[in-house]
Amino acid sequence: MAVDMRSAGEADLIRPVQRAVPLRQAVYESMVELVVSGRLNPGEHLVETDLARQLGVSRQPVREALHRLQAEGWVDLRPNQGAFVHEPTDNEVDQLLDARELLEVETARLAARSADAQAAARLRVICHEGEAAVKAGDAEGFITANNHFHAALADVAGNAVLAELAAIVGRRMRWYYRLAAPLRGETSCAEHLEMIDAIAAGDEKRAAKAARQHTERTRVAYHRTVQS
Amino acid sequence: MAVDMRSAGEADLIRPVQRAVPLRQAVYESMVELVVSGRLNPGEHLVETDLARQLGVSRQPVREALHRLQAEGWVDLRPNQGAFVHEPTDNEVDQLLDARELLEVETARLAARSADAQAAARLRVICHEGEAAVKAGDAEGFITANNHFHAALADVAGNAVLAELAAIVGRRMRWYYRLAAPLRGETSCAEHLEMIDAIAAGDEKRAAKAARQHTERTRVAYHRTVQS
DNA sequence: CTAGCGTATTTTGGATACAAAGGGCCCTAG
DNA sequence: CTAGGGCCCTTTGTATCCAAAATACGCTAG
Repeated sequence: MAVDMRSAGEADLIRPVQRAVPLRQAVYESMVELVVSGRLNPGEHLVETDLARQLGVSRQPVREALHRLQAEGWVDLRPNQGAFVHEPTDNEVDQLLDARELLEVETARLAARSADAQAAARLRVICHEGEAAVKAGDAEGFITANNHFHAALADVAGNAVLAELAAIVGRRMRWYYRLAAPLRGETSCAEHLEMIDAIAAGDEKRAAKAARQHTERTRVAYHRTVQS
Repeated sequence: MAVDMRSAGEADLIRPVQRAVPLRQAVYESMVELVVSGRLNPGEHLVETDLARQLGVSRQPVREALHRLQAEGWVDLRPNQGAFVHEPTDNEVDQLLDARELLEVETARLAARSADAQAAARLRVICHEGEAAVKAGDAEGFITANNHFHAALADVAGNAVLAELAAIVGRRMRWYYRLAAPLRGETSCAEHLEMIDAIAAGDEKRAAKAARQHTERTRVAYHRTVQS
């Protein structure tokens, strides 16, 4: 959370202090942070009034943020009962990974089809940002870069719908990423680079295979993590 | 739209007239209807105040409905400018069909894997409902049954994430369905039955092939429709 | 002592009121 | 006549307020 939004609108500089994002956006981000960081426990009942007071805003933006959070699977909204932090299950992460594999393999294939040196270069840059975050021990930064990479990949593939579906899955994965990802940041980046090489070469089969392997290894890493 | 929501809470029977759904749900459904039916034109600017007045509710439920509509791709929400009815493109329908094919084929495969006579029977019932709607010339009923079928299929497959992604794609497809679906209701049902048979037999390959064909024929039908 | 009902409190759902940002229009100056 | 600037109006974003629903607790009767 960190930011106290009450001060966001107050002028301490000459220029008219434009608050770039709407409040509900800030609230949304804060709440994702709260959930992902584990400060809100799964199953916990989120009371709008309390959240509003804690964040220093009215209930209105909180409500809108909660609706968005529901749409993205962070919370479950029960009519007349309010929001409950979503309780992730082992089953769910496997299903997410299945979906991710399906989307990712296809995306990689499409990306390879429209092979483009410039696009590959862009992907490499993002990939290296992830590596840098790993080296700096910045887990959150790595996850961000990771999502960036997958989004950029979808962009290269040129299918906005696939990109969006991948983004939905990706957002939900964040929850689990926090468990497994930090452990394999470096290998993950290496796998991304292999995908990029295949795509740059326009080799659909190799790209698909690399994507499949990448997802599969993520799955293995996750299961190893939760076991221990 | 048809329903005037103001009267929804009034008692005309002895039992306490429970309004089953929240207002925002009703507003959401009305607005989907308005968009799909073409009474709201693509690109049109939706003013919250006007919608609220026309539907006989306050701005609050309208706002929440608009947010949900955005999440589902019906409208585009520009900050500080409000909602605009999404403008569909030919490209987009192809991307949707690509995504649908990907999801549907995998779903059919999974469903076949967990073959189950009871599940197949359930699917057949839904399928026949669709046929009945076609025979009655009820286009909207067919589309509903159609979505029902795909949802049930995803349910049989046992992957809730895939089911949800398929539902997202399905909702967006509704827009285009209205153009193409009525023309091929009967053949569509026949294709569904072929999928069901394959699934009941536990034949993954045949189920996948049937799903692929089904999507492909939908695509052809759509393109034929928009050309003319 | 237990089960069932009724009430009271809590919390959400919806409405209204207010502030701020954006866009369009008119007016003026070059 | 055209380009630039400023004002006004429209529309969204946020806050507060009221009503309705759900749950939890306590009381009473069997």
